[in-house]
Amino acid sequence: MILDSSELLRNRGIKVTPHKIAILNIFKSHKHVDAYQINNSLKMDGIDISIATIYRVLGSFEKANIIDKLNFGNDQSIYELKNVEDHHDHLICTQCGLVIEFINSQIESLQLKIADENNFKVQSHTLNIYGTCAKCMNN
Amino acid sequence: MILDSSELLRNRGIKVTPHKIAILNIFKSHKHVDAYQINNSLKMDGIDISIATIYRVLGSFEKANIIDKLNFGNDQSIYELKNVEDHHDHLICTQCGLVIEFINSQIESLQLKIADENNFKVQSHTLNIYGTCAKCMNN
DNA sequence: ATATATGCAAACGATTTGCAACTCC
DNA sequence: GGAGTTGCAAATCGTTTGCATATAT
Repeated sequence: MILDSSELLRNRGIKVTPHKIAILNIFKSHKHVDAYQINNSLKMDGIDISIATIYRVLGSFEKANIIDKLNFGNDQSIYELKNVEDHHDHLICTQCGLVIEFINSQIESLQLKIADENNFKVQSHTLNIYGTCAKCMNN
Repeated sequence: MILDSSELLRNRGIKVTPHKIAILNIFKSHKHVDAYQINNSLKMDGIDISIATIYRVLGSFEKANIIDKLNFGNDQSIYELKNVEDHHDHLICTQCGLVIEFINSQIESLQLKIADENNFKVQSHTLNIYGTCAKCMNN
């Protein structure tokens, strides 16, 4: 069952506004974005939301478990929609910025085993593989 | 064979100065530190190096493959000595900041396999497992 | 002697915040 | 009507840089 954006927000106890819907909808076409990319993308649709508001909204979405904040090895935060069922990791092309998601259950269970051996209770994890994608390899 | 700090720097083509030696020596007692921790730690030893210089030196060490710059999910960079032979990953306690290093060759080879399946040439990777350490679990 | 290193203060980029005006229910 | 939202500008935090001075080889 797919929820529309306002329904999703309401379900998470977030007050619905046009700005928040616009920001949430960005993730339908952009899997991995930073705050300024959201700002620019909305501007191209004639929607101008101040960067302060974008950060505030992203913060509230993150707290409500709607999105995840990621870091791809540089100075800004990247956001992606959170999918409750799967945890995926990322291949990141350091030349063109391409991001490929992957899921690997063997790695997941090895991580749990390692954590267990260290008496460590896992909350989350991030696995980023940096390198060169096929396309950039031919340039 | 263990090199002393000045010898190591000279071997990497870095001009030796007391400041650089002091900063490099920090890593003998601190495995994972940020720039301000280095600054404070040196101050307690009566050595006052401007934060600008610390960043410049860390940058040159990183370029010379002496240290790695890491991110543990927050806004500042963490530095650790680079060990050429092993690549290790990190368990990070989100309560007390404890960092445990681990090496797992199965995960390493799974990563290579995944990259391969995506026609991706791996340069580096980071695997961070966030959670609660044994000590914090009992609090 | 010359290239490099350093400190200081100012500049920077990403993010956050105070405050007054506004909008949703 | 009142709580939550927004824009603006200023503040903040980590990090970098320009420049004049000091130091290593």
